[in-house]
Amino acid sequence: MLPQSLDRHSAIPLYFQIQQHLSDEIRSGKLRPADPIPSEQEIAARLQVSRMTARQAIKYMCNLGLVYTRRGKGTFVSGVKLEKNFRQVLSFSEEMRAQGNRASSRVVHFKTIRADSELAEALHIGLNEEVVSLCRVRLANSQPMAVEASHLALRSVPNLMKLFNPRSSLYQALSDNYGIEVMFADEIVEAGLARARESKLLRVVAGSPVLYFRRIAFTGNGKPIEYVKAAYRGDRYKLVNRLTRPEGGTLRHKS
Amino acid sequence: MLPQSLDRHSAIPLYFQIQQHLSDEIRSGKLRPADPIPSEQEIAARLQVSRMTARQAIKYMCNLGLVYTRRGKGTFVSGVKLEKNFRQVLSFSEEMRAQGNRASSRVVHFKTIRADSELAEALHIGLNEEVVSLCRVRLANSQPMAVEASHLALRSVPNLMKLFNPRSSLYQALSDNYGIEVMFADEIVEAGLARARESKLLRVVAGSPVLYFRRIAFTGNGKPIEYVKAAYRGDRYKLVNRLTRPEGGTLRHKS
DNA sequence: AAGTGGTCTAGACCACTCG
DNA sequence: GAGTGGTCTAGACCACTTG
Repeated sequence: MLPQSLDRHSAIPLYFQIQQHLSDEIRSGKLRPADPIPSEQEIAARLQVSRMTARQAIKYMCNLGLVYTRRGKGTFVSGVKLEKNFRQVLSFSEEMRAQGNRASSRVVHFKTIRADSELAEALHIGLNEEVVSLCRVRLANSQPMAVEASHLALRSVPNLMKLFNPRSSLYQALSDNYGIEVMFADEIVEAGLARARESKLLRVVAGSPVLYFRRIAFTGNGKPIEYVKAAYRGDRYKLVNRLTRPEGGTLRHKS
Repeated sequence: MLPQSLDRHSAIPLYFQIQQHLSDEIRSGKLRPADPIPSEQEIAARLQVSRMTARQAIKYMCNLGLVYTRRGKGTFVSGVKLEKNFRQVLSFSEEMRAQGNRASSRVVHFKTIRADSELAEALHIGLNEEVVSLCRVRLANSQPMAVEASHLALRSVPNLMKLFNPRSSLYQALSDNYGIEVMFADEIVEAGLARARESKLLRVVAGSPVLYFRRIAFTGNGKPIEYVKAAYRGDRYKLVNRLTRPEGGTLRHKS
């Protein structure tokens, strides 16, 4: 249930080693849903760490939704499959690979355009500013899944047109060439019917159901970096979301 | 920027008071996106708390996405509107109210049925077990928005048929009568075309775009309690999601 | 060099749950 | 009453960032 000992000279923090070990026990099925995990004090005593460190490991798994805690009772494995992709900022290829599909893309266009009001608002730039527009058909196992158009302010990524090979990973290029890391993204999803242009690219009949996405990706400091408009085939794509309860503070009752 | 002092005799934990104060400063606009918030040490010194307590307050806001931290630099306000509903487990009425709409419902049916294989799998019960089925049309400002059918294993909520007024809040009834609190939910969203029965209830023409939801709500211990199937009008409803980066452990570099 | 957040310690008191 | 998690303290050393 607990490791024999921790590597105190490793670059991996102690709380992370503890968390990894317990997570493995859960994923491997040795710890089953509703099973209690060792208490904070037991972890502290057995692994010779302070209780705060044991607590940090548990808090971490708690935030991941792997376990839940009950005051006075203990900490228990939550009966949830985490195999499923709860949606994170993943590139299309990362997402498909995670599901065991072979991802590929076909570039429809890669050019600079002028910002219309929608782009200007999304990217926080001025009207008519130059914007890099990359439109790709996304394929899984050679079947078209989606049409996706990424837009980035040229000002944020000067020379992207020359530095970037549109057949490679955009997020990788942002990281390598500009040190830009996408930290989170907000997206709006709507149901719609495939328009003529999309239906051709997706190889479906016009009027087929599609999921329309608009997504703004942000860097760590809250600056919008990428605006994506996409249409996903309704017959081949579904969203999987995890909804959680709003966090609330614990009240300490006065005596 | 920081409160004058904390209420040390309050039932509210110190870290929560600190977090509340800083959150208010952000929401009111006194702290603007990309502004630094006071450092952990400054909070600790000025408010006479230990650094770990200051840190806990910041960690809390960090988890909410209100701020982000940069090692060696500080903690900064993330430029994100949190007014938007990032999706939580909310009842339809809570969700509509949060958006300033008047929510109401029309009960289509409220009865017990036998579990088919889909229900049995979703609720972790046996085939043909008794299930409470509550189907409602959801209205916002008297306009139909969605058809929603909730299913609960009768075994989990004995007497629900008698205890519950289908025109009132289901989640409230679960909490009041059974002490059941929904802690999280997993949902699958797909795009589709309104079928005949749905199009009548939603007052749209058959074949209009809709968002199909299947949602399983769980109690804290990971037990599935409710299975919802719903169809939302594609022209009136959109999803807003916040996608985040997978959390990773920080590596401590060896010297 | 000074300041920041990341990790960690070894204690403490509390409220809650259960037998 | 014994065990649990929730909060809190007053220190410590470290790596990272910036001037």
